[in-house]
Amino acid sequence: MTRILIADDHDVLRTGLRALIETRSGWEVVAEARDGLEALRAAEAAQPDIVVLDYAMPVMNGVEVARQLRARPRRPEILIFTMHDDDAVLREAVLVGVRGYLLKSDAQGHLLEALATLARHEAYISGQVSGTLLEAVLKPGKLEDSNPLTPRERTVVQLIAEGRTSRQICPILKVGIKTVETHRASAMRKIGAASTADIVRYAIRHRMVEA
Amino acid sequence: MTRILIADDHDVLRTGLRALIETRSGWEVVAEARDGLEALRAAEAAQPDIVVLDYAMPVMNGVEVARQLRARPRRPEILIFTMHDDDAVLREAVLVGVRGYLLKSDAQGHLLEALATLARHEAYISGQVSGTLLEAVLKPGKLEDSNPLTPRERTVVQLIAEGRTSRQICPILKVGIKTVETHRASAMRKIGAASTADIVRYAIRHRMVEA
DNA sequence: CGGCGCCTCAGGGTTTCCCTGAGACTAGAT
DNA sequence: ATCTAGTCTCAGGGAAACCCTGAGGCGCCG
Repeated sequence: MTRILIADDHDVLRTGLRALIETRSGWEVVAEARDGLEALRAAEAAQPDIVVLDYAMPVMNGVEVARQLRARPRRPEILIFTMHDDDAVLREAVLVGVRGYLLKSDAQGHLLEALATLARHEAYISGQVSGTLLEAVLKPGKLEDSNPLTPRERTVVQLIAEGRTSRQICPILKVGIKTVETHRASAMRKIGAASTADIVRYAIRHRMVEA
Repeated sequence: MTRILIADDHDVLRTGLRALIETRSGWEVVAEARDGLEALRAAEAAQPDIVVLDYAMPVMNGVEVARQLRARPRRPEILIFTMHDDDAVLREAVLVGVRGYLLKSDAQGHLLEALATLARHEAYISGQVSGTLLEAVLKPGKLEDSNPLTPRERTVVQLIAEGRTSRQICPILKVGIKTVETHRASAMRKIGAASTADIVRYAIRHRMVEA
């Protein structure tokens, strides 16, 4: 039996996950937790093989729990289970040794696959995560930098998020419009943005501008 | 049998809700939807008595769906099902005639109670909501809908804020790209937006999407 | 019935996007 | 001292998006 711990603050979601997992034999949900601290204690008591951690939990977020679990003698595999396709969270998670990353929107289809992969101690990353980011995250050892943008790129991103076009930005920075466009494009590549709207949401999430 | 429609973009959560509801006899989940537009179509086809709407759905948020359902001949009771205790959302919901408001953290304990209350056509509001707002909201005053956009414009704005271009939006709404561009332009004029970024910030401020 | 608002779409000029490539400058490593 | 890596700067150019104007159809309401 593969022993699983589920940590999520929403009862209904835990119920759904448990139901999904227990459709297969060989899998057993041995404990549940509704916040980060509970998850740590439950992991201590139940010694699960795999821990499914919601990212946005009260008290302690999923990645923080993962960080603490890392130090334990019998370290379980960890699946971070999150609402948003957020590169910063994925980055952070990979940095603390998490091998599983699943979007909630992807759960029904791929949870069992993810768990099976983790049971073999292989990495599972949700398919909907932007490919460029994944490459950037899985390949280079340059992960310490949680903010992937250069200073200039950050400035441009912020100006874009404030509602300015490249043509309006270039006189502010006293550079050519092509320069602004390059910074914009490379920033988009790094943060996995495919549109101006993605840039704006990124900037708001990172408190570079207010909504 | 009381017929229920569940709309939420997370499969696992729908599974959990369905499992919870079907523990009781007399309740039947007749349809599911994973975004706002699907919810509208499913409501048309399945004619449910109660519609459970996640607030933060793609394409069209829960309150927006409620607004459109209001105009239907056989209008179902609506339960808005949301993550956050947000006065603005509740206010908006009540304004469009929603009588049920349940926090996700409260679901396991009170979902059935909420559904039963709605089945009697009475209002159910989750416990943690501030009383003053409730009062202000439950007695019909001059709480006006301050949102100047038409339903179609709101949908387009949300889709834009989710990162989609006009070309990607038009097949979703099954209209020509010129139509989408017109809605986009008139929405921008109404809300005073001069760029895509302004649209996105507007959408986030009005909780049409999350950052 | 006659407006009025909403949804739908076309034409078309302008702008922006976004990819590729490339030179210069700095800093750190070999 | 040379090399490497990263950043900032900019150009060209095709594709796409933007945004304005105009306009027909539909439902609703006075």
